[in-house]
Amino acid sequence: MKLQLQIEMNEALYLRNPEASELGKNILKHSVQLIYKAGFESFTFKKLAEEIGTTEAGIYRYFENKHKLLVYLTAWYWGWLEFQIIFQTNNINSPAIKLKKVIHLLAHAVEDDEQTHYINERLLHEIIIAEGSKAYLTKHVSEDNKQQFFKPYKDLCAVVGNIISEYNPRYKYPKTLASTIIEMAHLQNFFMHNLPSLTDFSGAKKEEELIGYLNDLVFNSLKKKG
Amino acid sequence: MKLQLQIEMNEALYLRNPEASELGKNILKHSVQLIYKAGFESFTFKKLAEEIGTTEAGIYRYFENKHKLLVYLTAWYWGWLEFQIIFQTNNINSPAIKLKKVIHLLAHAVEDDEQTHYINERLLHEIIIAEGSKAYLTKHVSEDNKQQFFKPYKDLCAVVGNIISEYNPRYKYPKTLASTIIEMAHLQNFFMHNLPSLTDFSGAKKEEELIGYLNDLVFNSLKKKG
DNA sequence: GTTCAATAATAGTTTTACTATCACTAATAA
DNA sequence: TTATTAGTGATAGTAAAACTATTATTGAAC
Repeated sequence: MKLQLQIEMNEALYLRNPEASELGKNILKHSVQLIYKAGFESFTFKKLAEEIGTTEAGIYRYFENKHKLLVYLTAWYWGWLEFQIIFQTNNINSPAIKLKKVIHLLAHAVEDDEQTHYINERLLHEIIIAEGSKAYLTKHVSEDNKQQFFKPYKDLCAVVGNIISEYNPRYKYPKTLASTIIEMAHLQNFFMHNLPSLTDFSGAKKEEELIGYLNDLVFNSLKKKG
Repeated sequence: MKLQLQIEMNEALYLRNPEASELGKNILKHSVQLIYKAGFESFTFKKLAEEIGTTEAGIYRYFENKHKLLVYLTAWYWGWLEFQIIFQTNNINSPAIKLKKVIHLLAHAVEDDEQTHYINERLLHEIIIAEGSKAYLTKHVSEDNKQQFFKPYKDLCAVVGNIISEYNPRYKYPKTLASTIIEMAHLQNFFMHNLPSLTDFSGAKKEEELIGYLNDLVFNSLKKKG
């Protein structure tokens, strides 16, 4: 039996479903590669079209503009990550172990899981680290939010927040702490690779140190007092 | 006596010093207003020139491109904030009180301090919240970093990190915790105004709740054990 | 009064972002 | 079978953004 993971995407994110055709899958595959290589700013539909061997207008039939494509990719990533977390914490009773698992999944380098041949999860993870926040840091966040573009991100935060509340029901900031560790897992990863003097991680096992920091942060915050 | 706060800026950030001429000061003043109003993506040198009553080429004499201008503004902001922190924690002995002061300064809405008539600090603070991370989230971070573009940010993190180490010299992640609270003070502010379901702050005193969260995070992390 | 440097005004070019049109192909439905 | 239509390809175009080059003007320094 071969399972095919399908993440259901908000239809308002695209004009034509990219997962429903070869060209569409090529757009996803090569946009991940191109954004990873050149960064989102210098990424254009023209370059993407050349890479794929189609035309600019061809891309525009799938995505309204490159920002919508970025939002699509981030939404896909959060959906994928939520699945990983739910799958890997399933049947674990201890919320402490669950939280550690979550932190590990958030901070550890992702390997391409081959589940979806047209998306390279490892590259996508790198894209989220460097470009993910640009999906919501816009003047039109509120409208985008009304259209539910960020639902996968919010769902993921809710899942993590629930584990936090499970571990310590009296903790006052479960959702904020959830978004803090999600964002910091990514941002500190960016810092340690690009602006290392901002972090305390320098050894060969940077990643493990980052996981250590996040664990320290979370479990000290959730310690029951009195 | 009237003090004029002058923040010394990295000369590689501009082509001609904007603080040394009327046109330059106008560029700073109106770019803050325009980016605040329309967001960095739709901000252009042409619109800025029209606003000021000069020409596009006039702006290009001061700044190479709009990204450099953003980096300039963020560098200015971090320099200004570092000064505020050093000034306001001066003569305080208790590192705990210093830390609380720092968190308050980071998370509390900024008022235009009139020290520099050509920069509206309140608007600039809002710009940093929504656009600040775009200054370093690029493919050319490392080169920019070599040119010391992010020195004011790193200096600020160092100042905060030192207070953290002062409070608990055995804490293993002072720099990481410093950048965490700086980034989270801004990002959670963005979330609570634009994606409120990601946070636990909903009341009329959102800002105080955010300060409460950051205090909780920091002082639980720094609690001495054993 | 001439020289030099900063600035202003004008007019470009190139690239990005996006749209419109027409032609071809393959599947599908009447 | 024919007509429809969904997807793709190719071409061409526009508007704005991003940036550059040229010449004219001012104003201060020698």
